[in-house]
Amino acid sequence: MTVRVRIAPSPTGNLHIGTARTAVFNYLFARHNQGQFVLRIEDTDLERSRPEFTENILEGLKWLGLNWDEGPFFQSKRMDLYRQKIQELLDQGIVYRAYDTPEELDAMREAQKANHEAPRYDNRHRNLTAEQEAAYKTEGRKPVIRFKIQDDREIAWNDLVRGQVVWKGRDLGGDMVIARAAEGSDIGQPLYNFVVVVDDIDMCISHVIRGEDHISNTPKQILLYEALGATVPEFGHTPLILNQAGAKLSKRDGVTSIGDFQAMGYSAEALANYMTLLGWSPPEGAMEEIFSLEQAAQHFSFDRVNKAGAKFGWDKLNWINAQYLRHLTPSQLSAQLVPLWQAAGYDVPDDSVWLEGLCVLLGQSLNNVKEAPEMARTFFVEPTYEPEALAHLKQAGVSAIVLAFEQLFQAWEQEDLDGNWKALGEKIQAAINEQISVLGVKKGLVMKTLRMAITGTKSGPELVPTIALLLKRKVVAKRLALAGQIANSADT
RNA sequence: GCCCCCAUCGUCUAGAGGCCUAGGACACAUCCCUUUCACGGAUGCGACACGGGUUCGAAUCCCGUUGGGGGUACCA
Repeated sequence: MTVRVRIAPSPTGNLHIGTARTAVFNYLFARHNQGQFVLRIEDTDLERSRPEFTENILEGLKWLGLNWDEGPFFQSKRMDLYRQKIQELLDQGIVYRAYDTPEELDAMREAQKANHEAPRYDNRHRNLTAEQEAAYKTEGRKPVIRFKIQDDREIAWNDLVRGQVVWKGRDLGGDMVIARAAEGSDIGQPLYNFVVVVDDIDMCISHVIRGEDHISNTPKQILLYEALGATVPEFGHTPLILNQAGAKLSKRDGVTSIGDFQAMGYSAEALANYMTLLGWSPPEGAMEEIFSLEQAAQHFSFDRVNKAGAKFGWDKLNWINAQYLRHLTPSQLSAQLVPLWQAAGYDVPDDSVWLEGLCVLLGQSLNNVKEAPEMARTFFVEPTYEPEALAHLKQAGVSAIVLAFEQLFQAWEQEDLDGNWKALGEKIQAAINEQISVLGVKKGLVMKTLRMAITGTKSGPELVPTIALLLKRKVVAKRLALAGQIANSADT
């Protein structure tokens, strides 16, 4: 059997992480089975659907690497098909027109509620006589189309993640509306539960994989498959992504759209990796927790998809993101960081060797690319001295250290500093060791002094490579001279 | 209210009756590495919701309780 799955987002908001995770599972399942992954935009609700959301959804899926094989198909362009199918069902007497007003339906539900009954349509218009219908029509009532659901029907399916699920017809809320109200004998706007089934049949979808929040739609849709004379596909209802309180993650929980994560500096690979881990786990021993979509696809199956919902958590996402950053080559990292540095207004030299050297240095402690501008500040901008640095520089004996290194590095900066980073680093280290014995001071004091004098701060990346990088830019002597002035100002 | 689903460390999870003194990852703590902050390494803390069965044996199977979630539209 050919596997064909689909992701069917509704463009009533930006691409949500829940939708994206459903897309991930669909994608992985399709790839694992050499099947097709179809994208369908469910924009039947004209009032709530917006083109910019469609755009956002498409962009987000592409960014995550969830490339679809067919589509996007737009339901708004397929209305004729849906109406034709409804007409067929109308002709067969499987669906019918119901003339209830919203007020009548409200009143009915209120009464049921008061009676501690489940709100449901009581099918009161299922068997209207021609006279009754005519009377409602002359009254000017606009009918909806309802699909007959027998109370005594039992609907069961073998869910890909949940196993056997059984539903009773009477718990489905009565005959279901499949098209909105419309004038006289027109067919109004077709509704979700109906169009989904028509499309999934038309697009030959073999496995319907969606969030658990759709589970109660499934029995209704199975009935529709039967009514339309189609084969019922497999269904798999994945667990939901939950917020910290354990409820379904919604827009109100802050950052939930894929574009937000992108803007926060997360990499697509890391986010996809994290989403995959929310509800699925690789077979034991198959691979570590860091993996690509392609690797996950090799091992993916619904046997290993959890039933319980998973709470979204930043800690692990941050960790995964950092892992990806650490696995980047210097040139890959450079390609990501340079634009950010330029955007921060830094004067970035056109020197790939230097830039990659900087990336190697910063990459080991970078958890998110957004940290790069601040972390790299001292390599592009003259330092401002922190109070602690000022206090340190003004200590007795510090100025001698600063002066010694100023003279030393000034000489170096006159020369060519060719050779690799390792050699330069060793040269710096040797010079530091020599000065320690010449000046007769402790190593800690020298290192601390150099860091504060050259960068103005007490913490930062490894000092020796930092000096090496800055020597290449010929700013070390200058900075030491400035620090020397600060140190001397204390003596007078 | 009614219907449905779910239940292992704080979080994500492994676990398909004996391999479980319940494994891993994140987070947290301590130590090591280190001039610093990180990174990395090591160690530690830490869970089978509860109650009944079934069985020689249950985290695993059954029932109930509790708790949580989803749904209950002329939205998707």
